[in-house]
Amino acid sequence: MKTDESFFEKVYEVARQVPYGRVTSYGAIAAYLGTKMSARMVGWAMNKCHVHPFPVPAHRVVNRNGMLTGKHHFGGPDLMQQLLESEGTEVMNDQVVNFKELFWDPSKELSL
DNA sequence: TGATTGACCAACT
DNA sequence: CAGTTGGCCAATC
Repeated sequence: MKTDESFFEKVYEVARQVPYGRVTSYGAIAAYLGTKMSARMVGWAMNKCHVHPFPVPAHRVVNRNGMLTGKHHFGGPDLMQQLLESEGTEVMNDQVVNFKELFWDPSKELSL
């Protein structure tokens, strides 16, 4: 009980702040939350995102290469790509096109 | 309680 | 240049 302050709660909160048609990386969220956070923790938290009552736009969170590494965890190997394309984000070869332009860094946007 | 894993990242060989 | 290893910290077995 009383574990709603878990670290992934923060991860989901940041992920939820990602604008439409934008993407971010695990490391960016980790860096925004703090040095005690590592990219693995973010990815691990995303794995448990299904336990949340609200939909976490985990499809907007990719690795630092812009590659859809966790697409298999969406319930389908192509579901993540479909979601991104549905938002206007181009995805090619399991990789976000123009990732550099679509990259949304919370430590820059939120902390600004 | 100890060992393993995890949707990563970066460096080393 | 590509494959392997270490490290990060927390949760699960």
